[in-house]
Amino acid sequence: MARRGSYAKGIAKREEILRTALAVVAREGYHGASVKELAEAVGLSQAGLLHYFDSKDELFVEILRTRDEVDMAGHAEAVQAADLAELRTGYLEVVRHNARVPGLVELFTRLAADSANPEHPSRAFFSERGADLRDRWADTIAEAQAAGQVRAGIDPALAARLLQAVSDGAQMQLLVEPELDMAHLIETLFDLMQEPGAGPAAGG
Amino acid sequence: MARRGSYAKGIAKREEILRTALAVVAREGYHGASVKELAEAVGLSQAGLLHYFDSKDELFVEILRTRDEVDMAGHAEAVQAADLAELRTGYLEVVRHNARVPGLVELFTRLAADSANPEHPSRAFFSERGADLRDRWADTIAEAQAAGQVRAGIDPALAARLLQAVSDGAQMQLLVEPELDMAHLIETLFDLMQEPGAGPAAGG
DNA sequence: GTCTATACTCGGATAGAC
DNA sequence: GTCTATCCGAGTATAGAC
Repeated sequence: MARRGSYAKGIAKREEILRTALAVVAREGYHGASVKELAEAVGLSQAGLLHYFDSKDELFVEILRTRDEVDMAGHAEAVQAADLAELRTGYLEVVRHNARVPGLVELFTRLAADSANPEHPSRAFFSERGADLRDRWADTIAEAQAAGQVRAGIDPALAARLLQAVSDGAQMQLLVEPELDMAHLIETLFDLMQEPGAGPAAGG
Repeated sequence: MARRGSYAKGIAKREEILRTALAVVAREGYHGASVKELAEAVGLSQAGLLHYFDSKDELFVEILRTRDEVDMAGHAEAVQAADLAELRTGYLEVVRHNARVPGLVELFTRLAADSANPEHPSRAFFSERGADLRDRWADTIAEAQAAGQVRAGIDPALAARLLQAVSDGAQMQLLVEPELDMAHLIETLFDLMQEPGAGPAAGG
């Protein structure tokens, strides 16, 4: 329910709930946050909140989806860029921002674990999100490669996957080492992928 | 209890439990496996099994630790190698093996999420394991660099971190895409790090 | 060391009134 | 749409017998 957006009121409320819940998880972190906790923050009862979602699991996946939407609203270049430099700059901005919100990093990781179960609502989310991200990145990388900015030997699709893997993996390390400079790590990967001599890679 | 290894019997039994539990998670997967489930597989009651561990959480962390021990028993070169080629070959073997055991990949990811909580027993595990792995890799990479096999511009410690990040991140993708060729992805990273012209990198 | 039994907690789901 | 109330299941932890 609320899924096939009955009335505008319902939709708006759902959005409001998600924004608030997102802020709560961002601020307080997520160590097994309960629906009830979030409900209180929103000013609803547990049952009242769940009226807008099919289940707890769906709720949390939607929170993560909302994070993506918020991020992308401000940084479309992080995923759809005109050239490699723009992708690099835009994406690193998003990374720097997200690295400062450990609660959401934890939520991301936990739901990723849940996505191992094909029945879990996070499965579809991660599956689609991952493919979408990689496709867009691969496009930009392919163009950059044609323009001689990316090493010739590397498959753009694989490069995109690598970028995703480094991002996700760095987030895991971040859980244990909050001071880790995640953006720097990702920059290193960009440097490695760039054609030696072109762009900030140079070094050597 | 059982922690400060009272009698040999206790230790041996604990080991036996862990081996069996490891096999069960590997085979059946891990969607919220309960202590009771594992207990049955071991031929103990839930209370009987828990006699050997402080808590459920500790039990699962120990299962993961056992996996590492088993892996390393057969593939010490995956982490402590004489040169880059040996590291590459040895580590890829471990990766190929682990990629075929989704249940353990899920357990790994779930406990990684738990490690966001400093009180959780997985925190110490991931913290130490990560640092240890990176240190050893960095050593090998530094030597390889001195021998001209690794790109000069890259910091060995950072390269090691990158390898860890790609590994962990690829595992996350594996949860959703079991057919993903994780080893190939990691090989791509090795290729990127190697000095162009030296070793299997060449291409381009 | 191991079992049986139980106690207790947590939290998500649902029914039904308003 | 929202609340109150309740239910119910899961699952860990523990007490105490053998």
